[in-house]
Formats: sequence, C-alpha cells, structure tokens
Amino acid sequence: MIVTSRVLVVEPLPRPRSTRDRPAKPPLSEDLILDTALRILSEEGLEAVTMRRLATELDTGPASLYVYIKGRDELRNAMLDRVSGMVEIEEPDPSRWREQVHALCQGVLQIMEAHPGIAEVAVANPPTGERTLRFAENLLALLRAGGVTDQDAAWACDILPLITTASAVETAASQRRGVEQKDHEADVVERLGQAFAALPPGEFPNVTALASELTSGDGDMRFRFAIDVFLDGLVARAAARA
Amino acid sequence: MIVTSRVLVVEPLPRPRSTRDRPAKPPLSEDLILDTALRILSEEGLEAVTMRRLATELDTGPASLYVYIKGRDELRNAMLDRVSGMVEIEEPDPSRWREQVHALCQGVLQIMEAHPGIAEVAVANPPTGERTLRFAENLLALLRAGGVTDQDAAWACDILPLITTASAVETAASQRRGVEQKDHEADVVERLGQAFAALPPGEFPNVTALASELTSGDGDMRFRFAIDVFLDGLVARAAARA
DNA sequence: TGTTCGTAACGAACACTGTACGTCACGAAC
DNA sequence: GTTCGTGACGTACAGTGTTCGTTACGAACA
Repeated sequence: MIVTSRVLVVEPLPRPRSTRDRPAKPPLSEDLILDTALRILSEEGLEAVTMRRLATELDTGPASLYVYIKGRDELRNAMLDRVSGMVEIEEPDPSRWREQVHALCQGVLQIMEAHPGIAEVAVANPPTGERTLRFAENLLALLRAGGVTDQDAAWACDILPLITTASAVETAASQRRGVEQKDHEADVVERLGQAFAALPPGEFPNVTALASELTSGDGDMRFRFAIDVFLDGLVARAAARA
Repeated sequence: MIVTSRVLVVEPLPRPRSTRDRPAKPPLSEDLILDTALRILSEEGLEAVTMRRLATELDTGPASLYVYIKGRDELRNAMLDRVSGMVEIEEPDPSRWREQVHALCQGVLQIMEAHPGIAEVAVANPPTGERTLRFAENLLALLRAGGVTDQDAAWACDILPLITTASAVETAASQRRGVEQKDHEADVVERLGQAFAALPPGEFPNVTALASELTSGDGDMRFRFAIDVFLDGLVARAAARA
C-alpha cells in the first residue's frame, strides 16, 4: 500500500495528459507573439520582454520563437511598429493646424508612455514603416497648412518626432525611477529647486537666479512648451521669408 | 638530463614571475577603471563595455571592479559624467550669443559622436552632476544674453540638450548601421528619395511632393536646423512679449 | 489507405552577461 | 614580531540571446 502510493507519487505518469489536458494551446504565429510581447511590455516594461519570458508566456521554449522572429532586435522593431500604428491621424483643418500638431505629437507621447521602454527603441532606430509614413504625411499636411516652408516642413518632420520620442524616454525613465524611490515627485522637485538656489551665486549666477523657473512645470507642460517653441520658430521663419 | 628538462618544461615554475615579469600593473582605482572604460567605449562602442571585458582589460577579475563601482549602471553614469565634462564652455559674448549656443550644442554632439553609445545613456537618465550644472549655467547665460524670457530660458535649458542628445543617438545609430552595410550613405538616401517619390500620390500627396526636401541635407545640417528653429521660436516669443 | 516528407516545435546546449559570496595575501599598526 | 583589516580575487549563480540537431505531426502523394 505504502509502496504503491510512493510509486504513484514519485513516478510521473507515462502519458498523463491527453490532448485536452491543457486549454487547447493556440498555434504560434507572429501576431500572437507580438500580442503577448506588447502585453508584457505595457504591464512590466521593455526589460521584461525577453525571449525566454515571451516563450514561457506562450507555453513553449525560446527556440520556437525564432521560426517567426529573426531575433530580439527585430522583435523590438516589430513591437515599435505595432505601437506607432496606434496613433490617431488628424484630419487637417487649416484653422486648427497648430493644435492638431500638438494633438498628433501628444498622441505619440501618450502611446509611448503606455508602453514603457518602447521609446528607447524608437530613438535608437527611428522606424521607417508604412505607419510612420502615414504619420509623416499627416504632419507634413498640417505644417504646410500652417504656411511653413516646404524645406522647413520636411526637416521639421524629422525633428518633431525626435523631440517627442526623446521626451517619452525621459518621462518613462523618471516614472521608472519614481517607482523605485517612494518619494513623491513634488518633494524631489522641491529639493532640487532648493539645491539650485543654494549654489554659490558667484559661480552659478543664472542657475541660482532662475532656480524656481528651472524646476517649475510638469512633464506635460514642458513637452507642450518644446513643441510650441518649435512651431513658433517655424512660423517666424515663414514670415521672414515672405 | 632528459628528465630534468622535462620537469623544467612541463612543470610550471613555483614562482616563475618575479614582480617585474609584467609591466608593473598599476593598482586599481576608479579613475583607472573609467579611463579604460572610456577607451573601450570610443574604440568599440557601449556594447563592448561589459564588466568582464573591463576586468580583462585591467588584467583582473570582474569582482574586483565592484570595490570601486557599484554596478554597471553606475559605471555608465560615471562614464557619461566624464564625457559630458569634456565640452568646452563658451565665454558669453552677447553679440555672438546665437552662434555660441550653436557651438555649445555642437560641442556636445561631437563629444557624444566620439563616444558611440553614450548618448543612449544620456537620454535614458539625464545627468545631474556638477558638469551638467556648469553647462546649464553657460546655456542660461547665453540665452538671457539673447533676450530670451527667464521662464523660456529655463525650460529651453531642458529641451536643447534633449534635442542634442537625441540627435546624437540617431547619428550614432546610423553610423553603426553604416558600418554593417557597406553601402554608401548617399546611395541609401538616393533610394529613399526615389521610394518616397514612387508612393501613391493619392494617399501620400505631401510625401511625394516633398520627396527631395525630405531627403536633402546631412545630419549636421539637420541638427543645425533644429537648434536654429528652436532659437527662432525663443526670440519670436521674446519679441511678442515685449 | 498507406507511406513519405516537409516543416513547425522543441530540448539542450553554448557563449555570454551582471552580480554576490567566501577566501587569501599583503601591508600597516600595535 | 604578530595581528588584523581590507583590497583583490576565484568561483559560482542566475539569467540573457541564439543555434543546433532531433522529434512529431499533418498534409500531400502513391
């Protein structure tokens, strides 16, 4: 009796699972892989999206992924492409072009903040897929509607996403740091301002003088400022040319 | 005789190396570690700077590094601090303030391009060391000399480095990609322009129309453009306020 | 209907990574 | 002359991306 039970417990059953003992595991596919990768990304950040973790989540081994994905870098690029396809296009309305540019860029920013870590991928190798093209087309239409020079609009089409993704990286990093240290964001900013003000005024006259300005405003305000100043520059150049 | 020689050859001498058989290995120190780390960085990029590689280069084991450096992230931050300390400060001359801002930012860009990969560290966690403070002080002085509003100058002090480091990441990435594929840069741009022009004009009227503008100019021109437009925006806002 | 055959999936392994632990030897202080 | 603290180190652990050779399944063919 004892022996029997021991055998039953210790020795694994030869074929214990029929084809139905697990919930009808769906077959692998690039879409399925990307879906789960994006889920992990939005829940736990880019660092959590490893080949092994992804495989475990899909109830398989790492090697199986390489049938559909060339490697980690390609996976990340594919994830980025998916994410950047989520931004909503603005139907150009010349009277509102400025606000529309803001909305477009803020859309990108929000999507990237919802997928922490993906922005780093974007700055490292800016995507050149169809989605990105559609975004560029939209941005160009808005800028031209605002009277921006053709050459300026073309190059701005490069710089505005650059500012946006870089901002996304920073906010993502500060969020990540905010999770680590329990301190409230406001306290950190407060202390930073005091530290600026407490610097030797002889060596740092401007930093000490502008301590409060340097620490004022949250991420959204600063981002809006960045886009705003850039647009101001574009219209100023257009006006000067005319 | 034979036995003797065999013993001599096969058996390693008990203390074969006097203190002089290797070139007087200098003692470890944080400075020495950072120096060699920066050397590896500028020669082979950030990915090559691993704890083990660093230890090997210093003729020691990985564990020895942890006496002076808390970990990889702190190492990277320390490297970034060193690198960002290399930028030359501009003695403010109000009549040349604009060109000085350009020079300052381009200095950062060049330093980062000379240390491929360090820009990624900078965007992820913007440094807050004494060097950075000195840079901010310089930038603030120049902007205020240009008549920029205090609040605008303070926030611009955030955005201008952001644009700069993000640009550095992109150029570093394109350089890295340029090493991989033997193709000349011009050919790639050429093909990209043709691809833009060949898009369906119905869906992409602006991209097709501005195909040549979109692909014109090299990295330096585009970077200068970015800074220029931003400064234009700042002065326009200052003029509007007055 | 029975066999073959292509291929998706897999298990295991390789060459790495960053980091932690316990030990050893050397130099200074008592 | 002995002790003791500390920097350096060997080793090991857990985890990474990636590749190789092998299975097993399902469809196409005889």
